[in-house]
Amino acid sequence: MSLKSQHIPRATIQRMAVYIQVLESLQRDGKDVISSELLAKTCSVNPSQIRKDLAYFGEFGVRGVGYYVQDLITSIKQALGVDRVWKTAVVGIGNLGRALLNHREFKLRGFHIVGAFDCDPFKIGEIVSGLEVICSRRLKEKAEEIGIEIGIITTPPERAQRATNYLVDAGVKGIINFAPARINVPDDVTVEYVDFFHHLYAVAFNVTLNAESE
Amino acid sequence: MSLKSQHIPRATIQRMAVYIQVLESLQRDGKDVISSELLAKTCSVNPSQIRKDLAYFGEFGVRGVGYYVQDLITSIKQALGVDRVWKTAVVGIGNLGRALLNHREFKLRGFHIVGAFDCDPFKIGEIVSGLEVICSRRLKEKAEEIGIEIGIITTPPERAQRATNYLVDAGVKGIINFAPARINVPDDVTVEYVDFFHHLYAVAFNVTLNAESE
DNA sequence: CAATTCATGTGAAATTTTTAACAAAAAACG
DNA sequence: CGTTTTTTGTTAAAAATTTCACATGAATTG
Ligand SMILES: NC(=O)c1ccc[n+]([C@@H]2O[C@H](COP(=O)([O-])OP(=O)(O)OC[C@H]3O[C@@H](n4cnc5c(N)ncnc54)[C@H](O)[C@@H]3O)[C@@H](O)[C@H]2O)c1
Ligand SMILES: NC(=O)c1ccc[n+]([C@@H]2O[C@H](COP(=O)([O-])OP(=O)(O)OC[C@H]3O[C@@H](n4cnc5c(N)ncnc54)[C@H](O)[C@@H]3O)[C@@H](O)[C@H]2O)c1
Repeated sequence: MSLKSQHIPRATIQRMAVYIQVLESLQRDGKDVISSELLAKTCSVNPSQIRKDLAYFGEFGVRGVGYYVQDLITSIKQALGVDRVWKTAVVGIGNLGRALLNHREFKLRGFHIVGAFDCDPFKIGEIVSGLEVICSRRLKEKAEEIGIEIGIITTPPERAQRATNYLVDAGVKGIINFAPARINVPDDVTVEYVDFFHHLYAVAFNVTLNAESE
Repeated sequence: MSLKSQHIPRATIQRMAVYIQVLESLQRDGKDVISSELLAKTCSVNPSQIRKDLAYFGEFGVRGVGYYVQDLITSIKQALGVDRVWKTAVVGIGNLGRALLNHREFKLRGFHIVGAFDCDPFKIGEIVSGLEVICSRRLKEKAEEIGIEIGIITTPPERAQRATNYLVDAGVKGIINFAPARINVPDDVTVEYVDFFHHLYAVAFNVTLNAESE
């Protein structure tokens, strides 16, 4: 039906990202067509799940055939809104912030880093990966000039809320927070938290569980 | 009831990691006691959710009072099995692998990196963060010597499966995969995938959605 | 020390998400 | 060109998860 304004589960969005990843692998391997059954096996999900997930956005397959890999990648990226350039900015130019600025994959995937902000006077003015580090207090002013859509926070945790405030104040509606701290934002701002210790905890728990049950 | 061998939702485990993060923040701020209501607000979940999650593992609160922050941190870490040292190894000593080896937070959280493996003859023998880089073909042999419990894969995606095979062969039961590729493992091996582009996609999608609906 | 307040732990209800089942449509085949 | 095969899109059923509601137990107060 693909009617808009229907609620799409968060889990669906997460799986869509996995589908892109797997489809791009398939494409590199020269595969043209894939069935929901095979795609499902690779993603470790149920085939119905995939068809259901895709149905939220439209009809992308051909009955009796499957999905054309290239077309499906394009369709999913369009559905997610990642078929265009997103202007992003990094706040907190320390170890991690620098690593992200130097990571070329961002540009490759349409996330162009157009701003680098820090509060440390020794860092302000420095050129990192072709970008001048700007004082984070000037974020709003700069945002009006360059247009920031997504903010990436890589400050220490106790500074994450302040960085958030700068971003929100500048009208940024999407935030990725690498600092291990929860942040408060207005309802119309989206936050995603990235913390790989969460994954380590999950693995440790599962390994413990499996070890006990045998 | 806290009876063992009851299935615990994956989502619960993910939230437990968030609870630890927030509780540690509260502890740094000198807070001794917290109610499920306040903790819930900080974590952006329902208070019942927290009580239910914790109930899978035991009774950690005091009625009419709340939870003692320090005790709850200890209890959750124990419940997850992260109150001990986990011996981990990194496979693929490139940019990311090196960054992880140099990240002191791992040791701080009980994840001790005891092995560094790569297949590149130019890297083998090099000392990175006090560890000698070993040939990945010798992983099994080395694992028997040092005891590896968790493997971290930071190879290019097309090599992730090979790295996985070495780890599985060496008896490793938990894997964190930073390479953007799905990997196949036996049933008794747990895999967690880390890919921050998934988070960027999710934010881009939500920002698009919110922008449309206004 | 009874009464009151407070916040947990928990069983039942509501909601959401996943899985199964199948009709519909496209291609392949004789 | 009808028949068979294949695999999607979709509706219905099943399962899982979340939320509600409240009884229970601990502390506090008068
Ligand atoms: N280094 C890693 O590999 C890694 C991995 C995962 C998560 N993290 C998290 O990412 C964050 C950054 O880590 P790091 O190693 O880069 O730390 P860092 O100390 O090297 O960098 C932090 C930077 O943030 C800047 N900063 C502080 N307050 C600021 C503010 N209000 N506005 C703008 N900039 C501000 C500091 O000047 C500094 O340059 C931390 O929260 C850390 O826990 C780091
Ligand atoms: N660099 C980042 O910031 C970053 C961030 C997120 C994800 N990643 C992902 O992490 C992976 C590594 O990234 P990188 O930038 O460190 O790449 P890199 O090329 O610098 O490092 C890859 C390393 O893996 C080694 N390797 C290859 N095959 C191997 C095998 N079979 N066994 C053992 N070692 C092997 C290579 O010799 C090399 O040293 C990639 O899949 C990348 O997509 C990187």
